[in-house]
Amino acid sequence: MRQFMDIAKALAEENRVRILWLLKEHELCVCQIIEVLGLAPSTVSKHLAILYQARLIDSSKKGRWVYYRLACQDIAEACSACEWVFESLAKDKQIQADGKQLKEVLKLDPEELCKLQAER
Amino acid sequence: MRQFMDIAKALAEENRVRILWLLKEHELCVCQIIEVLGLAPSTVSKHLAILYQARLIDSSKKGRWVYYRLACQDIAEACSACEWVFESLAKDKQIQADGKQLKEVLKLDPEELCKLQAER
DNA sequence: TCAATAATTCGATAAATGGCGAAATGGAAA
DNA sequence: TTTCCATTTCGCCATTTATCGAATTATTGA
Repeated sequence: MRQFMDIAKALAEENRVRILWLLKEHELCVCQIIEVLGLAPSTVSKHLAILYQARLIDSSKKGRWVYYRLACQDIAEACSACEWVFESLAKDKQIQADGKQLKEVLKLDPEELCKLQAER
Repeated sequence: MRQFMDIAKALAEENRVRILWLLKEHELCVCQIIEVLGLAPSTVSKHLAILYQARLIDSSKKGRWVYYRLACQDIAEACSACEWVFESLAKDKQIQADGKQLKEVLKLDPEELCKLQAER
């Protein structure tokens, strides 16, 4: 029950669900997720920590950047949860808009992106 | 997204997930659910309202009693959500204990059960 | 009609949650 | 080593949420 409730609570927030979708096809670093969601870095970091503790996502540090990805490959519970989410929101407007914006974000190096973000 | 988030939030509370399980096999009145969960009537009523607004359950009034049941038959979103929940928690201790207690509760008429509850 | 009662709504309260900015952390580059 | 900087942690605030008991609603049975 504990494991399930951690996942259910993690999914009970729109921005976290959007993050899962962003990670569906690509491993992403935090600054890329920040760019799409438009939230403060500390906020995004907190959401990522919650998804991580629920074992829905995994991370690895590469230099100064931390990359996140779905934990579907390794964790059965994450797999069935993501299946439900992805199946339920495949046609959602917000999710589609996020997908488009992600495409733009992916055209830049994380390096460049971070510089842009620093200027604001 | 709205519909999905309503469902996800509804599932993000253990007592509400337990209620869904109780309704898996049986239509139940509020006093029966109260008996298994051990919460105040007003609390259970609120949980039921949240599940109802998420369109996970449906209700019908029969005399003084209100009966609740899963909305799986009618609502596709409820169906896939319940599938996920039921698949994920099939072997859960709490859920199994609830099942046993429900069996006991079902031996009494709701009428009798309500009288017992009134004495406390 | 009136009393009883199953369930809901209301009002209050304590705890959890989501958000931000500032400070801390830890790896890279100078 | 020192500085830079992507990310995280911390501290705070506003909002939401779970819970209860009291009051209300709606239906039955006297």
